[in-house]
Amino acid sequence: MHALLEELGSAASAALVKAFGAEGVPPSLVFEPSPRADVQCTAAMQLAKALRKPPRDLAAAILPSVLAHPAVEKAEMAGAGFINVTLRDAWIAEHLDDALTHRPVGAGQTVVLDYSSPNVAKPMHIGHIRSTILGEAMKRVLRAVGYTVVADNHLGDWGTQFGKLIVGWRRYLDRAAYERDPVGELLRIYVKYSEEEKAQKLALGAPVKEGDDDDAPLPAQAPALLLEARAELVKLQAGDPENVALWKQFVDVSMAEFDRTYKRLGVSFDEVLGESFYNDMLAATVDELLEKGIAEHSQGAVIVTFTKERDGEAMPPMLVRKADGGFLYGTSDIAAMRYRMGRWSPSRILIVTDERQQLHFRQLFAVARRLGVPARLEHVWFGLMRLPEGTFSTRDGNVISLESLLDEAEKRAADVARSLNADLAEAELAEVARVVGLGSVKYNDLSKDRQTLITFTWDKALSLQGNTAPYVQYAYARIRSIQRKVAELGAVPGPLVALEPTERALVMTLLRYPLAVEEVAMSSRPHALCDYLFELAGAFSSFFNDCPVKDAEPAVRAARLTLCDRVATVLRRGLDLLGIEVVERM
RNA sequence: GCGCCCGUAGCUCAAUGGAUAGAGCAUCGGACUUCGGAUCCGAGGGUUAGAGGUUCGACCCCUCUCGGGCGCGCCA
Repeated sequence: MHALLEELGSAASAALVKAFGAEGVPPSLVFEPSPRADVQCTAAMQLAKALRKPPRDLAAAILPSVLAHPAVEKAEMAGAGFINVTLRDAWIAEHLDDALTHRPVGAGQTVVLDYSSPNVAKPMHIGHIRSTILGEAMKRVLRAVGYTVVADNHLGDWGTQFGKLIVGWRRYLDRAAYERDPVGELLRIYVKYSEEEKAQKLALGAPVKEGDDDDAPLPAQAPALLLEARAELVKLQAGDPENVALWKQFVDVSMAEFDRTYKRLGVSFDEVLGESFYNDMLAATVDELLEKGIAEHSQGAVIVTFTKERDGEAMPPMLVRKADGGFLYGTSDIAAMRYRMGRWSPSRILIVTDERQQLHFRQLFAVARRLGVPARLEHVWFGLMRLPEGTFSTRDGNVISLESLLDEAEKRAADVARSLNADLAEAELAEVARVVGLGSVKYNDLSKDRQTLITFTWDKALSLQGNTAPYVQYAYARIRSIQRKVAELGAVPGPLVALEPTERALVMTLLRYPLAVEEVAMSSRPHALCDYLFELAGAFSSFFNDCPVKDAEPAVRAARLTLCDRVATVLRRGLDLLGIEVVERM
């Protein structure tokens, strides 16, 4: 399909050049699939002004070059200058396998993909799932189109929370609870610490603001607990053996739990380079920024300022070194960028985080431009997930754990599967529940534009009807069922023959698969692939309704078997790119 | 106060400069003595928050207003 679109585009361009001269004519005009026609071109209207010709005259000049293409059955002008192209059935049939081939648009290029990035000592909750699921889908899609992808889990394994955690550990630890559920106990002592600190603040008469802001400038009367936490943090940063050992333990038990979750989700990374990995590069990073005149001293700290003239937009300053000499996450992000450029020379760096960090990354990327970083830098941000009653707060403990979400999803999928298919044995039913439940949770996140703000409700997150993973998985299972039945008759796939309307529509939908994948790779919007797969599954369901396979005459049956095979392959591969599995029966 | 993002059918969402704004859910009505009904076909439902502007053409780009979310130097 790509090749055809390009051939039509350059032929059309040549025709315009021949008729009206080369001035203002791009080397290839855009042809694309359209609901109105197999392929449509709107270039005549776009070029009318530049060529100072009526758009319909341009379209008329283009038409013969389109008609001359052997794939084209019919091409006609419509409306203001649209060109609608109908393709020959024979061409469509011959190019069926194009649906299975991606253009290697990323070949020879590397992408660093930073996603998931949970914070150590906190369990993953449903707010973490989007970064993880989106990132994993992007990894798979980028690889499918030829990129070398470095999947990097930029773990939140450093920062002021460790001072608090160490204080909490010393004061509140329940050793037995820790043995049973290390991360759960770490969360408990962190919450406990926060409550105590808050109580002390109130006792001092200090205002207590909402949110994670208690590292703001110390009030004159700081809570004793906070002073203690800061002291522990300083010791940790100075390499105090005891605190370092504790910190390392926190990281290890957290990572063990993250790994269990990742395994369950089918997510994997090439690197786990947390913030702490960059610690010993921070001083040099700031020095370099100062030397190059990018950063400057201000009120004892080191900051980078941004102006509209130099950076394209005015932004608040970015702090890279505190007055006390400490560094911030922005510093380590700059260091991480330098490290990634040096180690992998990527052409793109994608960072998947929630929307709250937009300003931070615009600042970071502005710094990168001043440093001369040549890669395309993309903040792949997504809308915050929230509960109907408001945002999550780990500290307040009003979270729904990722594990409980997945458990509930499997349970609901099992209930449905049991009621609809009594033939499934317990073991197979459990597998169906796992695949369908997990798929529905992932698809729920992936199928919406990532910038959409999601208000979590169980029924929405775990819906099994409509535009959901099970709908697509069900289409796949039905094809497999047909294939099993027809195989018993000894029938084998054969060449496509005359196409019924729903068959033709199905093939045309199949041919768009590589375009959909490429779009996701370039725009970092996986929901486009969900939309495509939903459409393909729908096109198959219509075909299934209209066109019998098993009872068709042999040549037709063979052709339809081929169609079934290609649809099953695309559904399975497409879902796999989203990190979603299929089952043979459900 | 300044900035970013969002606002599309009753609800959840598509459409990222192309024609008459599309799906799912819900509602109503059909299909099939089922190659798997987790299906298919159809109907109703829209001033794309509002007002201006740019364009041959605007949900999409620009300006303003309203509403919601988020952020804004010593947390991450």
